[in-house]
Amino acid sequence: MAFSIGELSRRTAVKVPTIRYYEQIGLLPAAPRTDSNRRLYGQAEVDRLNFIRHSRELGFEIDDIRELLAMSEQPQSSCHKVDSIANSHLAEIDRRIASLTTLKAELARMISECGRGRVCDCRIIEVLADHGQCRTEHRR
Amino acid sequence: MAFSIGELSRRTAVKVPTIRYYEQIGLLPAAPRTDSNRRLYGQAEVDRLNFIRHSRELGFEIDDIRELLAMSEQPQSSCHKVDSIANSHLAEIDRRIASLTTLKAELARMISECGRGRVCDCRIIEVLADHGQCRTEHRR
DNA sequence: CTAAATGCTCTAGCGACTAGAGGATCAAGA
DNA sequence: TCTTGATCCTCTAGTCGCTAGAGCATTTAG
Repeated sequence: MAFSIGELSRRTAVKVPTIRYYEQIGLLPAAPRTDSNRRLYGQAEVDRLNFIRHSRELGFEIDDIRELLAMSEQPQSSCHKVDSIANSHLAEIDRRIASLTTLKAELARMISECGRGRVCDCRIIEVLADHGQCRTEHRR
Repeated sequence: MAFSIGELSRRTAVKVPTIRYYEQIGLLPAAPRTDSNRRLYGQAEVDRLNFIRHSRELGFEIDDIRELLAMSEQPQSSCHKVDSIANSHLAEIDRRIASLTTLKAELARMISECGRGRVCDCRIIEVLADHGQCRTEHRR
């Protein structure tokens, strides 16, 4: 029935030190212990930890997860807050994708212009150096 | 000619503590000081710091920037390494965009399925909980 | 002359872990 | 029974790239 932290780790694919860390920050309740002070877990912890793991994989922050867990323990309450947490997270991801996409374009352009010659002719170095002071002439 | 750390900060849009931090980790050389121990900078530091700032904006890590800076100081050498740093960074950004895009799709689907009712019927909570153990039935 | 701004050093904090030391305990094979 | 290796425990410190704050000295503007 009850099993060790190593077994919990195997069942959830969450590393042992991470489980202990989650306990320390109160994301998991303090586990009961054996006589020799080892933590004991059951199915409830497997479920909770899977929930946490999947939320982390989706990029939710620990504090969001705290709220999501609290919500999931109040099944009769409105899921408005859940929806709102998920939506702001989605918006944040959109922002990140947009910013990475801009960045990628600039990088790609930079790289495509690199003549693979000497550093003094390299557009990559030049772009990095020049940005924001484009009054100076390029290439001598 | 020579100016203060505050002025350097204004000219590069890099915050004062960040400049001191860059000096501490050796990304900027230790600045000469006035009699009263204040740091003094010139145009060379403006250039170097702008290079650093722009590289950071493009998401390069500090260690990459160290190499890029070292390269830019060897203008006669081949820019092969520069190209290779930039390319692996581009690949990394591609990976991040791909992963965020997958994640966004999953989140969006989850949210669209949320009935805005009670938590016990909420697909968001359900998906977070169920992932990886889909043998269990959905919704009772 | 004074008050605000700027500078200095040093330490500690952020988020979400990860690594390592140093020691206890457990399970399995000889 | 002994031993070996795996697992467990706690504690501290490190990662990255800053950021914040304490407590003090100096500069600058009015």
